[in-house]
Amino acid sequence: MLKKHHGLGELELDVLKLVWQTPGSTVQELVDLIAADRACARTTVLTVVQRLHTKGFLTRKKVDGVFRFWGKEEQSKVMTRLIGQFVEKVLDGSAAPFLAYLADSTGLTEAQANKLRDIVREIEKNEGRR
Amino acid sequence: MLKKHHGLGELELDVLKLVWQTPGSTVQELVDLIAADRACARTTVLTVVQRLHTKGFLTRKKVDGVFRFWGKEEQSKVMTRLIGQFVEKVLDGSAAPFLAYLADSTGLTEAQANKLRDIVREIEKNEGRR
DNA sequence: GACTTTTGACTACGTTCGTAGTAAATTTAA
DNA sequence: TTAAATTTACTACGAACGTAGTCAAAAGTC
Repeated sequence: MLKKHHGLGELELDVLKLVWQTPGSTVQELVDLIAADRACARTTVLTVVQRLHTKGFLTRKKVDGVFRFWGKEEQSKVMTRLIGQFVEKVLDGSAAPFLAYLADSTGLTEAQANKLRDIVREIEKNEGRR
Repeated sequence: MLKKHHGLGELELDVLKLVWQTPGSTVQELVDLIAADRACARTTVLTVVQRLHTKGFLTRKKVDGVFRFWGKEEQSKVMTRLIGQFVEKVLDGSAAPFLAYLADSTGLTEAQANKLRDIVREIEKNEGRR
């Protein structure tokens, strides 16, 4: 339920991920891929792809009369930027809330959670003099 | 540059944080507080506060003819939810990229970063059978 | 009590994004 | 080559959010 913290909408991000997964896809291929997850019209995907292209997230090239798309930057780079922006804008640059989240979230062993809690304490000490 | 992934806009989140910082604030007090960071009209803050109230993030009470506002949930609870949504929607449910980012980002000591990297490796092993 | 200031409700506009229709261009098939 | 199908461009609309004006109610002042 969060908004505008990186310039990518939800559908835009989903489509971008698909392009990373399947570089050189055509719009039609992306439509088919996304149809597996959510129902949306072909033109919707097309519009989103065009917007991603306009925003500079995608590169395209016409092959046999049809556009094929590639991510302009590699996924890890974009994701790192998104995470950084999230940490900055939502968490105010502090890692502690995220680690606290991890320590509390399921899927961690007690040992892992304890390790994390230790690190949280250390970090909070450091961030005290931020 | 990210958008809509939690139902809170940037200004909304900023105002919400101020209310957490200064529980029982009036709109005027919030206007003064936010003026330190960004220039925006009184009515802008008012509108955002009203929206936050409508959305159920804020509680209010009229004291001496003036509304005072409190966060409905405690900050850590909301933040945890925001982080969870970010991990879910942006990172596809995997915390590992986030940890990797933190381990690489500045502000951590080498020892802390190493500890984190250890935990990342363990978590990634677990997530392998997701 | 009339005037000024403060406060809050209501309305509105621009932008971004999800959504999608329609039409134009291009490719393919008959 | 002419019709059918595919692909792309253009346009549009609603919701959410940042932004802010107007106006009325309420409180304080002289």
